[in-house]
Amino acid sequence: MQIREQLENLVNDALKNAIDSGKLALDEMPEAALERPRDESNGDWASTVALRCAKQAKMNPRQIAEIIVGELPQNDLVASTEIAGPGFINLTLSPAVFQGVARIVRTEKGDFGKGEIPAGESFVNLEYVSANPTGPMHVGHGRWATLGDAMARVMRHAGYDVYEEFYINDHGTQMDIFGTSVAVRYLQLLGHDVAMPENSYGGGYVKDIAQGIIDRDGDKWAAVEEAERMAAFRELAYHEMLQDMKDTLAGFGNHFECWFSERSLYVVGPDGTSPVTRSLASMDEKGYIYKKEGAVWFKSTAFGDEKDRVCIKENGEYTYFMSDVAYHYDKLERGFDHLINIWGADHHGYVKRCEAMLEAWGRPGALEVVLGQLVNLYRDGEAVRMSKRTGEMVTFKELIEEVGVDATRYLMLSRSSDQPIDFDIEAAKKKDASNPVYYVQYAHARICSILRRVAPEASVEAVAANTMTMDELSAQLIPLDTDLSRLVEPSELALMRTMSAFGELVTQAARDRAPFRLTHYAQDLAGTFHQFYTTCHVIGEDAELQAARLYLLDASRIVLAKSLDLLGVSAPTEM
RNA sequence: GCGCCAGUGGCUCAAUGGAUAGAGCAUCGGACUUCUAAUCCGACGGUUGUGGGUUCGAGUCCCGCCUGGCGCACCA
Repeated sequence: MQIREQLENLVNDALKNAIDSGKLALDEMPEAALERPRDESNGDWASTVALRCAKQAKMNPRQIAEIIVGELPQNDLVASTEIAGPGFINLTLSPAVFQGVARIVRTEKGDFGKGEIPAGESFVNLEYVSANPTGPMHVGHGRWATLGDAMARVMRHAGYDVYEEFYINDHGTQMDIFGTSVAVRYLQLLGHDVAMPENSYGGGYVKDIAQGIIDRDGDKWAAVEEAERMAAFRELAYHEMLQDMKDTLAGFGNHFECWFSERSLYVVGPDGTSPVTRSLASMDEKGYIYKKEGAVWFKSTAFGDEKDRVCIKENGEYTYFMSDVAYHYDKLERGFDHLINIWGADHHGYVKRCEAMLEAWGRPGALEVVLGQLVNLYRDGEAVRMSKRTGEMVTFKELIEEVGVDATRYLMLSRSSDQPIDFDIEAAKKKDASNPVYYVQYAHARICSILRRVAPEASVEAVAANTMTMDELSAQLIPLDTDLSRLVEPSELALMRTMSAFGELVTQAARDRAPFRLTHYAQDLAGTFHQFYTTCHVIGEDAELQAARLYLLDASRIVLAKSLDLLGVSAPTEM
């Protein structure tokens, strides 16, 4: 049982005793109202129950607190209690409780802090990045790549079954424009006098693709019909861009269960239907589809949208929105309980109509859109323009190459997604105290360094050669049943106290879709460790103390590594 | 005009409605013959944009205003 639950039971028992004995006049049992005080001097846990029920009981909250404390049953959790401020009940736990946490960490290892999600909420489709395959990923996409990946990791640890998906917009006019752009560049490179059309893609990569075609095929495409050339180049360029994105994302550590093609929504199956026709028919059945001015409309205003939306244009073409209708319908058909989309804040105007379609199908709330604010790129304080036209933009791939995966991820995750990020390339490259990712990684490396000191040489070499993991090394060095009763120093207790908060933090970060909280936690834990490191020596202490501290070190290592892992950041064993 | 997001020390950010609003950077002052100084300790720094409201209690919730970002297509 979690510490919180055990404490809740204690407080509840005390309340019950107080009410039964008539010392407290309350109509109903209040909540135990436990929380972790921000300030350590206010104990390990605190209850605000006395403050909350003062009015109903018509008593001074401090008096109520005294009654509750007096009724607390005997237990071996709480070492001392204190009534503070207006009526807080502060509980300080016994060192044994925290020593127990360290023991759990080393027993559960990477599973420490795992949560369980109630059935029916568990199967989640998480769609993110979904960059158009008409150009390389830019830095903004990188934020979604980082956020989505971390969210998936955190949610999985919290007990969700997360299915990561990338939606490929490979259908529609943008693809044709892309094909045309490549075709024009191709002809220009061959010396033809053709101008780029108005809305074309002018980035340098388009020319690179065209040059690639020349290198392979020479001028053979100059002779074929324009439409055929466009179509051929479109497919070629599309696959090149898609592959580029797949490579970039794989190199960044992302993994998608599914790369979903928009085109597949239009493929008619043996039963004569497609996701497009099925989704439209399903809305029609419910009466939310109508015709007006030659177009087919979805009555999204029925669900609070500001205007109805066109599904099929007057000219018979499907809108992009229609694809999304079909896409979300398809997700439901695939059996997901819950759909999460990560979008840039510039798409927020699109949210309502998508929520509306889910409501039309009788699944209100099934779609959750996480809107993230955008990334502003700087170099030494100077804004870096990101324009596809001028070709001046920094692609995400270039950013990773210059800054590195770990620093990029950490910085992208270091603030709430509804906060814009000013990403300074030069600042991100700094390998000093101003870059928190190294602070955390350094704590991990320091621990590993101590463990190596007490390990047999053969094992140290095996770890260096990657034939042995740190977990295996520590299992060899530190017995699970080590006596931990010597761990009572403030910095030792602080370390274990911080570890004890991990599970709840993961649950909350998952619930709030806020993996950035893990960066704060990791920094907090690393800081607590660095403090311990300067206060407490490990090697050379008497045998029992050294053994207990090695145990504590290893538990810290495990939780640090897990925190970094949930962020997708590596935990180096030396730096 | 309407809508969404934000506004917290010089800078970057925290704070399930809880206590004296916390960290880091920067600045200044200390700590390496001892397990990695990419570290630690200390000092300086605040009317949480603004005016009301809700309550035992507001940075947090509600309303107005100010400032900034983004969006308001039969584009994708």
